[in-house]
Amino acid sequence: MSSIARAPRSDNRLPRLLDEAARLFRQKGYHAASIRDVAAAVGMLPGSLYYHFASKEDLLVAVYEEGVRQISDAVVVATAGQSDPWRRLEAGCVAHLEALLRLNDYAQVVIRVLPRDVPKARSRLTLLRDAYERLFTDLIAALPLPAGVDRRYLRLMLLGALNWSQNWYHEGKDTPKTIARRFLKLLQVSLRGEE
Amino acid sequence: MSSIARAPRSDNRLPRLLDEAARLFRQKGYHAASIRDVAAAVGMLPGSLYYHFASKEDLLVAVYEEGVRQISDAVVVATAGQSDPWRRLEAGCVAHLEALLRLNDYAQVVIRVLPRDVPKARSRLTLLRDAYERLFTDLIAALPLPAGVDRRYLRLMLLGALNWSQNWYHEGKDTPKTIARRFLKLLQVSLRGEE
Amino acid sequence: MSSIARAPRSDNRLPRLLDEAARLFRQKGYHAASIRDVAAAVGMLPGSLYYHFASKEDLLVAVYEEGVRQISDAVVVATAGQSDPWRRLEAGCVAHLEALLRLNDYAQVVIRVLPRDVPKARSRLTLLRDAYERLFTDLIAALPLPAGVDRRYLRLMLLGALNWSQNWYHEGKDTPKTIARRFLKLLQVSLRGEE
Amino acid sequence: MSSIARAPRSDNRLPRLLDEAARLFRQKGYHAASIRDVAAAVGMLPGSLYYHFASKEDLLVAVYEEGVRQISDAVVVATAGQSDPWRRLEAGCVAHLEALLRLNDYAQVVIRVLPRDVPKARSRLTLLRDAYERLFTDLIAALPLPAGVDRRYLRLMLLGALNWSQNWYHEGKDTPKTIARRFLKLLQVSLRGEE
DNA sequence: TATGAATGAGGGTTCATTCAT
DNA sequence: GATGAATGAACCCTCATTCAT
Repeated sequence: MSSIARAPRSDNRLPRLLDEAARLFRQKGYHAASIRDVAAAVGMLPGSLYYHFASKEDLLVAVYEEGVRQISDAVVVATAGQSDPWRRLEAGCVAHLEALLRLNDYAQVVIRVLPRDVPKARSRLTLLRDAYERLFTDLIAALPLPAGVDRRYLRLMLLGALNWSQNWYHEGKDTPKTIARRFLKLLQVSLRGEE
Repeated sequence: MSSIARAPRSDNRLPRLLDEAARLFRQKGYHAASIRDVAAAVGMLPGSLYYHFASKEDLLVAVYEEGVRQISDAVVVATAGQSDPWRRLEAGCVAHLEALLRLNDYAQVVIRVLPRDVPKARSRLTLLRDAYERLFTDLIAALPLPAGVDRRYLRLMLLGALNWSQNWYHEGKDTPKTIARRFLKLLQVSLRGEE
Repeated sequence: MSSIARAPRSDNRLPRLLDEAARLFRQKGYHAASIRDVAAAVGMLPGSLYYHFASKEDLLVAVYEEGVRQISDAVVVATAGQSDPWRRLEAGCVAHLEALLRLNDYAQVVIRVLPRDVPKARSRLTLLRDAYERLFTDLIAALPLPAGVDRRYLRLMLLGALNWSQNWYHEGKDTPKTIARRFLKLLQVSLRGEE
Repeated sequence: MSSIARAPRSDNRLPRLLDEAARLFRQKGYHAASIRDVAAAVGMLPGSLYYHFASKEDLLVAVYEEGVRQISDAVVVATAGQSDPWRRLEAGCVAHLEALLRLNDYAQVVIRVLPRDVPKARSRLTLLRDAYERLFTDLIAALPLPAGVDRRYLRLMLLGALNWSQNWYHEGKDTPKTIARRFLKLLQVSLRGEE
C-alpha cells in the first residue's frame, strides 16, 4: 500500500540545455551562438552536448519545434476564448506578438532565425513554420470578408508585418498587444477616403 | 590649354570587390559569407582585402551604404513620375520590392542582413536603414488619410510586410509588382463589411 | 541421472559483438572503426561495450585471437589432407589466402591491422601473428630443399607476398587459389635460364 | 656586372613542414599523427598549416608524391649503373628496400600508409603507387625468362615480399641489401630438386 | 548485462586579421 | 595595391572511456 516514492525523474539537464540554447539563439542568433556558449551556460562540456543532439542544426530544430509548440499553444489558448472571427484573429495576433517580442525565447527563435540562414536545417525549419502559420490560415479563413479579397495575401501581409516588428520593437514604448491591434485596425478600416 | 588627360579611373578592383561582397552577403548571409569567399570571388587573397576595408563589418557597411543608395534612387526615380499620393506610394513600394526580391544584390543585403546579427556594425546599419525608411515616411505623410490613422504604424506595417516577403517569395509566382499592389490594396479597402 | 539441463549458452551478445568488430576493423581499419560504430552495429550503447572489453585494444586483441584461431584451423584442416610436403605447403597457402581475401573477417583483420599501428597492443598482436606463422615455419621445414636455401627467408618471402595481396586483390580476377599457386610456382621453378 | 645579391628564397617553412609530416606519418601512421603534431614539430600553429595544404589528406598526398619521386630517383639511379637485366633488377630491389627500411621517411610513408586506410585520398595514392611500380614492370619486362612465366605475378610477388618486410625488419640483423638479394635468389634458383 | 549521461582530451578545420615585403 | 605567410582564437564535432543506477 505504502509505495516507495520513486526517485523523481532523473535530474535531466536536457530541458535546461534547450532553455539555454533557446536563450542564446534568441540573443545572438544562430551563427553567433556557439555550441560552447550553450554548453557553458548549462555547465556542460561542449562535447557532452552531443549526447543529446547530433549536430548544432539538430539542436536548433529541437528549439524550433518547442518554439512552434509553445507559440501554437499560446495562439490556440488565446483564440479559444473568442467566438467572433475578428476577435479570434485579434487574440491570435496578440498572442503571437507577445510571444515574439517579450515572453518566449523559444518562440522568438522561430522568427529570429531564418531558415535560409541555416541551409542544412532549412527544409525542416520551413516545415515547422508552415505548420504554425496554418493556424492563421484558419483564423483568416473564418473571417467574413468582402468579395475579391485574397486571403493568402492577407495572411502574408499580417504575419509579415508582425514578424518584422522584431526588428524595430523596443520594450517600453507600445506593447505587443497595442501593436497587434493597430495593425489589424489598419486592415479593417479603409484608408481611402472615397469609401 | 589642352592638358594631358590623366586616366581618371585606375583599373582598381574595389567596385568588383563590393559587387562580389554584395552577391555573397545576399546569397549566404553575413556570417556564412567569409572574407575568403569574397576575396576568392574577386581573385584576391584574403589579406589583400584589408587594403580596402579595415574589417569585415566595414565591408558590410560599405555594401549597405551602396544598397541604400541604390534602392533610394530606385524609389525616388519611380515616384518622381507620379503626382497622386497613393500612386506615388504604390510606385515606391513596387520599386522597393523589385529591388528587394529580384534586381539588386546591394538592396537585398540591406533587408537580408539584420543589424542585430552584426553587433559591431549595428548602429551604423540601423542609421542607414532609418535614413532610407524616411522616404516612406514622406510618402505616407503625403497621403490623405482618415483622421485617427497612425501614419507611423502604417509605415511599419507596410514596410514590414514588404520586407518579410524575402522569406516566402519564390521567383515564378506573383511578381514583386503584384505583391506590392495587393498589399496596398488590402490597406486601402475596408476588410470589415459594415464600414 | 537426469540433471536439470542448464541453458548452457545465455543469449549473450558477445559473439555478435566480436563479429561486428571484426567486420568493421576489416572494413575500415582499426583507427577508422570507432567503438561507437561497433556498438551501434550490435545495437548496444558505446559504454555497454566496456562490460565485455576493458579497452578498444582489448577488443582488437580478442578479434585477432579469434582470427588467428580460425585461420590456423583452416590451414591445419587444409594441410591435413595432404602428405607431400610441397602439396601440404600449397594447401596451406591456398587456405591462408582464401581466408585473407574472401572468406573471413577475423582472419582479414589479422593481416589488415598492423601491430605497429596500435602501439598499446603491439606486442600482443605480434605474438599472435608469430604463433600463426609457426605453422608455415613447420610446413617449410618439411620441404626437401636444395642445400643453402634459407628457409626463414623463404617463409618471409612467401608470406609477405601473400599478405601483401590484400593491397591489390580485387574480387573477380584471379581467385585466391590461383594466386597462391602462381606464387609457389615462381619459387619452385628456376627463373634463371642456365639452370 | 656586380649584381645585387637577391634575397635568398624566403625562408620558407614548407619544406620543413613536409619533412616533419613525412617523419610523423612514417613514425605513427596516418591516423595517429595529428595535424597538431605536425604543426608543433615545425613550430607552427595547427591552423597555419592550412595555408599550405587544404586538408590532412592533401598533406599526405604531397608527402606521397615526394616519396614516390625520391624512391623512383633512387631506383633509377641505382639501375642506371647496370646493364645485365638481373643485375638491374637486383639494384632496383636493393634501392627500393634501402629507402623503405632505413633511409627515407618519404619513401617509407608510401609503403606504410595504405591507400585503403585513407578513403578520401585513396585513388590519388593508388595512382602514385602504380606509377612507381611501373619501374619494376619495366625491369621485369627486360628479364630473359623461361616461357610460361607470368611477369605480372613475378612483380606482385617480389614487391609484395619486399614491401611486407617493413612489418618484420629490425635494424641490426640483415641489411636491406642482404634481404633484397636473398629474395631474388629464391626466385632465381629452383626450389624443386627434380627440375 | 546493460543504460544514460557525461567527461576530458583532442580531432580536423575555418575564421578574421596582421604585417613584412 | 597586393602578396605570402602566418597568427590566435575559435569552430563543430568525435573519441575512448567512466560510472552511478
